[in-house]
Amino acid sequence: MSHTSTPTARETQKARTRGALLDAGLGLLEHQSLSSLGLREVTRVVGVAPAAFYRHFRDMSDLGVALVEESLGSLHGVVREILAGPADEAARIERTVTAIARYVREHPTHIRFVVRERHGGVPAVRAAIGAELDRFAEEVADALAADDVSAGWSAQDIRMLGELFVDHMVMTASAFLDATLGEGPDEESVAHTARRQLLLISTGRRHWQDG
Amino acid sequence: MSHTSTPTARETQKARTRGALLDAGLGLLEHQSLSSLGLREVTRVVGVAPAAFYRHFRDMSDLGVALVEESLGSLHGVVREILAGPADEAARIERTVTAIARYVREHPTHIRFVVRERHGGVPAVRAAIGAELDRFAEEVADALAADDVSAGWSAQDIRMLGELFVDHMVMTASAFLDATLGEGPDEESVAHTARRQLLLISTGRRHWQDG
DNA sequence: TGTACATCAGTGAACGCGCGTTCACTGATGTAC
DNA sequence: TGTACATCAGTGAACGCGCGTTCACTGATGTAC
Repeated sequence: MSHTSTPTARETQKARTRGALLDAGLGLLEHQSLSSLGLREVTRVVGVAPAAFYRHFRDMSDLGVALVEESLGSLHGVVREILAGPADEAARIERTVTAIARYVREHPTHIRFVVRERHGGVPAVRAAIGAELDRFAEEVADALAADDVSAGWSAQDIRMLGELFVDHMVMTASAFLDATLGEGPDEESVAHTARRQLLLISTGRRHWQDG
Repeated sequence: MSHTSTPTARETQKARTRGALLDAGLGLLEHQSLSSLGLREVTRVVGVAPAAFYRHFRDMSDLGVALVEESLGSLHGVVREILAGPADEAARIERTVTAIARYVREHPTHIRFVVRERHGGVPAVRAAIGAELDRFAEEVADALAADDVSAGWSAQDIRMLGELFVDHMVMTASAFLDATLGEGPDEESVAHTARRQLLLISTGRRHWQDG
């Protein structure tokens, strides 16, 4: 079976075209949203006939869902990287800000897509992003549960904390992206604000029992 | 001058049509984003000829900016209401969650529009929303600066705190909206999570100096 | 290795459709005297 | 109050255009023997 061993030349070529469609789509989404992106626009950039699109995706919403997997796959790496290092508060804050900054520098189109379509007009894409970010929140919550400061916390509160961190992460990535493009404050400001906000949340966490 | 005294019948009628176009647009934006909303769609709902649109707006982006003013005008009222009451921490948290819940119940289309277009594909609209939310953050920061717990805080950190609260407010409103539509957790869960998150941030704020 | 047949990614032409924009117009409303 | 003229919100027809989708096709690649 070619599907489980070495791909045939035909399969390789098909995958290449599919990848080109995804890349073209992501590129075009830098200045518009998915619901206004046209099938012909995408095929024109790739250099294939419009009808070729249907060999790879049912419609633009289908391509969008594939882009979610690609984009959040790369962000997932960032999450794992942040959680993997030492759990020391200050180190984790620094690692978070650094990793997000690098992620935005390396994958600006990914984060742009996610932020834009997270509340966008295409239901299937919105659902896919929401589900994946939920999984991130749980992963973060699981890691935080292991910290000493989490003693005495309810599972629900730890989960809430995970959501807060994930939301903050997406927000910060979006702010870094705006900075890159000259909109809003510069990168150093964004990094500074993000660090202070994470410190504020961490401080709240440390004193939670008193609340 | 009719523009500074009683409006003429003609002006009244024009304003009525303009309002109908805005209402129709907002209604249609419940299930799509601005960049894919058509001029003819809007005029069809209102029951006027497509060309009539140009008597009121240059294009859809122009209508979008008008919708930002309308939508964030109503949210501004919520911000003022929250800041106006007693500055006591617990009371303010409760007031915040209650006011946001009511706002979403009364203006679901407003918050949906703001959340969707905040990072959407129409630059002028994105800029208008960003500028207005910045103003909210400053207003909140000014109010927080007056609290006892803000003694010793830098202006920059207070500003950061204002942004955090405004972002949290928008996020919570969006979560309430999803709850209304049966997506994600129910209203009581959203309210509970929002309260705990605000408590966490407030706790961090109370112990800031230790950080 | 060679041959005959099957597969299927990509083609290119065609289609009907709804779009945004223009234009000269109409007729109700407003204004000047 | 009445008349003559100006204004202008909304009309409706027309336009050229690019869209998504369909279809029978081609020809390179894969498979069976």
